[in-house]
Amino acid sequence: MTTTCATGQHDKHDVYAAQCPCRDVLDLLANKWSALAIGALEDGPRRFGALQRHLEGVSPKVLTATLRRLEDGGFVSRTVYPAVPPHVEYELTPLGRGVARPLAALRGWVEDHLHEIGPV
Amino acid sequence: MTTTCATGQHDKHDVYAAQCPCRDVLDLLANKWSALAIGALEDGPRRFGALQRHLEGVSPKVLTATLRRLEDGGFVSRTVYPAVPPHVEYELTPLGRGVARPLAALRGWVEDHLHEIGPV
DNA sequence: CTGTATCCATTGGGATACTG
DNA sequence: CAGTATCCCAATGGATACAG
Repeated sequence: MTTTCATGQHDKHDVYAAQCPCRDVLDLLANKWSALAIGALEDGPRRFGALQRHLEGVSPKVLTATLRRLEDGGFVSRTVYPAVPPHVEYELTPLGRGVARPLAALRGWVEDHLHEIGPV
Repeated sequence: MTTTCATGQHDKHDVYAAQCPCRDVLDLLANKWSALAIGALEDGPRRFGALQRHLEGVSPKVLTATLRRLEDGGFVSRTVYPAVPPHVEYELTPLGRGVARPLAALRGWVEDHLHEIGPV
């Protein structure tokens, strides 16, 4: 069965194809907050509050939305520890650890070359 | 002069710092259209129309805005060849070729692992 | 051919306030 | 603590149409 990029499965995928689902994935990952959130989880599980502090300036609403989308994509897992006060931990899945590398490379490149970059 | 991340210059930069200018740079690059546009220029200069066709589905307005921001950041150069009809070529600068690598890695990762990723 | 010019819909995202 | 609930705005982005 020669599946197309649009229908997904095992063919070649192409981010340049308008209807390829990988477009949506790229859109999810190639995003400031996602890139930062995934990076913040590289060293192990973190709680919501810790993430919010680490991603300076992110509002709870936006952080929640970001984490939910990453969870839906299978990049992040969310674990609730029944306790009071509530205790929730976010952690990278194996998939998340996989994509963390190219994202770390991108973040690193930006930090390393900022001095060569004009005012954006 | 011990410059801070906010004022830029030669200190350590941190994408996790709210006021660090590299946040804006990350925002510019960690973006679907930017990532695609830079990738489309990896193999050499391209004209506006060629880019528009290659980045399936992008409107001229959005493509122009994307290219302008990349030009401002110093990632892309824009060359006008005086002729009729107009002839304009976009090309990666050395800086653009530098960032093209982490971006290509990200695009490649998405294409390679799409089958493991849940519906986004 | 290479863009602007418009118009418009969506929404990402910021600020707070508040609740289980 | 970990969000949700609102409110609201600026901006992204899509679709055409049109101009130099």
